[in-house]
Amino acid sequence: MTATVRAIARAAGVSHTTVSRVLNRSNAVRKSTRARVLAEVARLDYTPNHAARALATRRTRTIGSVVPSIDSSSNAAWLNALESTLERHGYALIIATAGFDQEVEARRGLDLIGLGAEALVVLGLEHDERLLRAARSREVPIVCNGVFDPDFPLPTIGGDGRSMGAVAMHHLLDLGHEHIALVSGPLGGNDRARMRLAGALEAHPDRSKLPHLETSLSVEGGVRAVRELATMTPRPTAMLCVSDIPAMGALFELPRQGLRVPDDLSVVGLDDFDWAPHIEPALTAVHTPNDELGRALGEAIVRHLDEGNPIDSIEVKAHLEERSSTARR
Amino acid sequence: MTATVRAIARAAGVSHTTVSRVLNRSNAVRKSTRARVLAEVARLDYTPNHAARALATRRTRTIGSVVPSIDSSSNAAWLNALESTLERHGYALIIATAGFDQEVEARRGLDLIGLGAEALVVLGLEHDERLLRAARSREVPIVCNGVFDPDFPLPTIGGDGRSMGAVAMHHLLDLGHEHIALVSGPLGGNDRARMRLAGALEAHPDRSKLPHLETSLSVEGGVRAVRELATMTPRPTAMLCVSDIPAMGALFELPRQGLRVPDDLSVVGLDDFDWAPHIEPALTAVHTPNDELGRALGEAIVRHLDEGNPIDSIEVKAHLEERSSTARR
DNA sequence: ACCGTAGATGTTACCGGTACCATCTGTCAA
DNA sequence: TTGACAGATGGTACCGGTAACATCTACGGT
Repeated sequence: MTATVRAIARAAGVSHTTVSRVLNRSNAVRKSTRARVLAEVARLDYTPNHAARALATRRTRTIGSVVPSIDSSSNAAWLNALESTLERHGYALIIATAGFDQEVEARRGLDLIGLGAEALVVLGLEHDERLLRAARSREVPIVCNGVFDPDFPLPTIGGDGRSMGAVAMHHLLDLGHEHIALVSGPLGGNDRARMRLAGALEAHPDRSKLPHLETSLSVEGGVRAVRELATMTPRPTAMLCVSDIPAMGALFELPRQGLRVPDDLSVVGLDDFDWAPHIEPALTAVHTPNDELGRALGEAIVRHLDEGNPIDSIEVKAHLEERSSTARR
Repeated sequence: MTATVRAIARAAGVSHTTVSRVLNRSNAVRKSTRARVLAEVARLDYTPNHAARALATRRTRTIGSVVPSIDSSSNAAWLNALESTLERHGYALIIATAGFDQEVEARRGLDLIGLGAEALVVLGLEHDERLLRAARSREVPIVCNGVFDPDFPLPTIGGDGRSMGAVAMHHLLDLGHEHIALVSGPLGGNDRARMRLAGALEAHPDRSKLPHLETSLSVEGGVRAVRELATMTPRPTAMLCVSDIPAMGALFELPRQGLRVPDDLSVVGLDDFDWAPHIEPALTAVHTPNDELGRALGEAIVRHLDEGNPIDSIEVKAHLEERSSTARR
């Protein structure tokens, strides 16, 4: 049996309301009374019952997030920053995973709303209508993370995938490359990957020179992509990886296929994970500041819930980190 | 205003108790009544209020976990598996981060208990006494993840760090290495790293031949460790990295220092992340099955909460994956 | 001395579920 | 026909907080 406000009240010889006042820093309590109450709180090892408080205040101070998987460098990074930002403001984060299945995402999002999430963070722009409706009717704001589109009906926070893809492509074009292989993970259910890819495609004057290798979003996927690429004629002179992860695999596998980077083939990635400057050769990549993203996300949500500020779309600028994996053709 | 059981009841012309019965699958409800209630539930878009239910049942169906950071390959992997396992059984996961500060860990753990966590997952064996006391008095089980010690007073689930370190060391000894650099991240607040290191140390007959390089737990840390190692005389003939992460940096930096792997220097890692078989040269590593670990963890907790089974310590066996980064001296 | 008022504290109701017990109805055996 | 009993449903209290309002006290101004 854990202590309750009423138990504390009895022990301190006051009413349970006074205990509640003390705990909520209301200043309308005499100093001596407050001290007596706090002493009992400590002695009885009291912790407020969150459920009861949530029921009474209609506030859970809980934020929900549905992601395909926690186990992916980019998600883990911003989730981490999001969690610590929220924590600083007294909010907790509940994470649910849904793979790349929109149907599952909707179910898990509804679960989170049922759990009392006061805001929902999801990835990308495409979401099940049922989830959107439920959130709207309950006035639970939904924030789309990892994308930027100020015209979208929901707030979006992130880098604009299209322009990221375009920046990478322009870099390769500037270096004189024409025939460029685009490498991505599975596009189904992943509109962010599709947007990055589209941005790259649109930036090139001739799409017929852009073979697309759809592989798995893993290091091994990059390895497989290179094996496929090695058989192509004419062989592309550059690879644009829509995520850094397969780019890592590519950098490992290219020399094994007798292809030197960047002499025979340039490689550019999107994300710029921490290993990118250290790998051999150092990977040229479009940097996404995931930490900053998680922080901005958390702060926008907190400002909305605590101060009523609307959540505006925020563009987190991505920029090219030019390193040694790309060279003039 | 969202719908409540009483609103449904009024609409369906029954008592709120009957609605509750329908929602909880109690079969003591006439078919026609149940149908009428369910129709109203759907029409009014009803979702149970989790806080109210938690208050009444004294069950939150929520599990808490305190980790140093979500953003680390190994944590993200088991957290991911843990979340999906819990979800399958109708439990939610709340993650809190605490860096490597035991004091912060305790505070965050207490927060989670206050939030109603029915069980707590923490990393390693060393924890603040206040947290342990609070959990004990509230009968919230604590599971120590990433370690195995059947004699420890709390259940532990994971690979035995000492034996992992020992396995890696024996492998190097078997290959004829004597002078071996041990590379780790910061040991403060990280008893798991200390155990792995201790296991390696104990397995070697002569500790004076085991210089210890304490660097940061990052790819860059591995790079720095190699730069330091390159200046040592006599130069070690092998590196044992207590985590794969700095091992990655080491494999990148060694050739830049003119050291060939494994000809001039063997490298072995602990963790065996997904890129290990693909990096050049493929990394010999002691494999920790993080997915399996998260699953086992989740299932043990669920079995305890749902069926009252005690949570026993589980050893998740680690084994050596011998690849190309190690060779006979 | 009296009143108004601010400050401190108490009383009661309510948030939205579930649990327990009471009540009502219909069926079947005696 | 009556009573026992099971099945269906309703009424009320309770979980542990907070909110709104009521009450009591002390003090300052006139």
